Amino acid sequence: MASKATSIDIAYRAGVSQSTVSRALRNSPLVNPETRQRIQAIAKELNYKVDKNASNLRTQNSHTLALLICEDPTNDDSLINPFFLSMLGSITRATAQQGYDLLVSFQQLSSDWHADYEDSNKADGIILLGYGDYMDYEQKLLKLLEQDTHFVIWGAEHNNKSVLSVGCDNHQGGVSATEHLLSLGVSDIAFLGDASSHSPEFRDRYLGHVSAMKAKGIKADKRKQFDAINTEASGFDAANLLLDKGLSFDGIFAASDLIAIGAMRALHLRGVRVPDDVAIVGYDDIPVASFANPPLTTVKQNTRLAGEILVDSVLKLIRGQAVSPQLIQTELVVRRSCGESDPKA
Amino acid sequence: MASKATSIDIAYRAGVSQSTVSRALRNSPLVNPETRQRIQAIAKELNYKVDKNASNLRTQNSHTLALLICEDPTNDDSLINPFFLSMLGSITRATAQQGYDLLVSFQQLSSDWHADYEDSNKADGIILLGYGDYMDYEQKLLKLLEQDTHFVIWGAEHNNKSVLSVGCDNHQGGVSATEHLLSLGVSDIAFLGDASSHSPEFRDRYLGHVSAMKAKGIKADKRKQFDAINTEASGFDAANLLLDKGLSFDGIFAASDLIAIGAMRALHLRGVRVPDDVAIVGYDDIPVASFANPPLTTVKQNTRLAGEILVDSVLKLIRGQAVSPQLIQTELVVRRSCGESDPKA
DNA sequence: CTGAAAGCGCTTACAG
DNA sequence: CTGAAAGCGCTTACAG
Repeated sequence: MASKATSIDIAYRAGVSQSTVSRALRNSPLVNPETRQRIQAIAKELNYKVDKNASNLRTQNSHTLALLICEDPTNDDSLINPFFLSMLGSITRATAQQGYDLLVSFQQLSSDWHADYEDSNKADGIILLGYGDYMDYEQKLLKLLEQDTHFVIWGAEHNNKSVLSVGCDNHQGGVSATEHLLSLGVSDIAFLGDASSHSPEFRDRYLGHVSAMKAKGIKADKRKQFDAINTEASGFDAANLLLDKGLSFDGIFAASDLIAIGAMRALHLRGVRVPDDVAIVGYDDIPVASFANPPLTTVKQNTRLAGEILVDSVLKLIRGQAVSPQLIQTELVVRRSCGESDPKA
Repeated sequence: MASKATSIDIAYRAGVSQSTVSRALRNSPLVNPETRQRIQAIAKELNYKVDKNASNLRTQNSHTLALLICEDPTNDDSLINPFFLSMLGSITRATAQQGYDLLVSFQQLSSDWHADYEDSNKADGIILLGYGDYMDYEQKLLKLLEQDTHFVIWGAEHNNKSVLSVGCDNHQGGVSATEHLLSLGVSDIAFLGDASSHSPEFRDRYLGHVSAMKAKGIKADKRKQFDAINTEASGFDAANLLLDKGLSFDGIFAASDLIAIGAMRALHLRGVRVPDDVAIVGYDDIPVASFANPPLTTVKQNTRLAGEILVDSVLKLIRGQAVSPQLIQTELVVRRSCGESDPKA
């Protein structure tokens, strides 16, 4: 293969110095317009592209962001959390819009921490997805902080104020899900999802649920909270456990859509009808939610906006601009899993 | 922030030359084991990471692959083809396993062709997903070929033998879907999906369908093929069109799961029961398929294997090893959308 | 407006 | 086994 053209080749053909070629190609005002045009024409003809390794080495930045997604190790390998997938899409788009490239990496909790992208100058900053569990990641985050790495983390606000987070308002989301159920006369509500500090996002949703109940003078029954991680299988198991306990309930608030869908499968198998016998609300509004049977009412996280804010935040960090944690509002998407609702309610 | 440590800093502390540091860090046998250990200890202490821009510039390769996903422009922005998402996951994994990084980019058909990753030395090779429509992409592919870019394309085998493709055997998939329906006594089958040369993958599935019918002495009825692109909405529309025509049918072979799910929604709304009145088979086995109601029988594309082969193929191309187009076998996943099947059938 | 020159941080032949 | 030196292909002060 013909070896790639360099700026020197172009300089030779254009009869100018290599410095001038570099300037012309970067649209420097320091170069004669005619010369610039001639150089750019030659560059195009030779299909010349600036060598990123060389220019990045010289300028000491990469115009590249890295996205690290931590997979829940209990997930089937082929089944990545659909919510993350949707985030990935929006982050990719937002990154491209800003003229940056995106390096993507899936990590297992157990595996080596690959976050040396920035140390090795392959990326100017990092976005972390799925690193919500402080207990497990605290150490790694502190290390990043220590190294002055530019990073943003998706999720709840971090105890350590130096960690920049962007996330949806999980408490508010929990409130609106529960208020919706309550408005339909459903008040004996089970919560499916881990409510411990290991899952700060789920926990905040639970807390929102509890406070919405409290606002109506109802005390949430702790026995009706069942741990579940973000998988269909886990939701299936949790619902079965709930059923086995023989506790009464006329509504379920699932901490995620996947949990809700698993729960609906369990209910269906046990002859419990949704929404006739039990109303159910999910969380995330993943694409599957609208295809569920019945279509799932859920708390939507605006992934498009989230991606934009995440990218915008790292970029600000990189440029040394002021940044603060962002909380994105959620939106209730009403479908049929809670029965016919009065639109005026 | 303390500026990053370089190999010179390490050399200084270790009392050796920078060349020796470089050798030690790359585990060159040319370096005294004790010296190596000392150097590596210092590197670790300083949290030193080799500057990729510098080493890539020097070695002229990036140890990075680029993945270009072409989105169907008709799709909702937030709703990326779930099959591609699943591929993305497996490609990411396979890439990491080979010690490469992955640059991901979503492109619109209309947008500028960003494929200069390799030209700019940001990537050593490119994987193309969603560039199946020859009519639209032919020119771009030829350009890549002309520039000696290392790339693999997902999909049907290309007319141009120089284009390396990896794909599932769509014809065989079509055959097995139809054979399954036939084995259940369903033989009046409608096909939902574009069967033109614009969708070579769908077309091959259709051709497989036709030949399976023919093998049983049945001529596929052309009037019962309805165009649809790979979206739920398009499947919904196609099924309605089919219903409107008033043609008889007791089975549907949908060219994708999304189409099948849209079709099932249309059938449900019109009071047609699945599988009682109509049996339906989809294609892809996307995660949603098992959550559909009823769970969808479908032709599974092995995305994990596909990702591995795709990555393996570009890597071979990069290394100058022999490569040839690969065809991956599909697998029928029987669920309930075709009714109870006799496992011995 | 242009050119000569330094230097980004590595890797690797070359000489010892 | 080790060091001095060249060079990967750029960008950008510096001098004109």
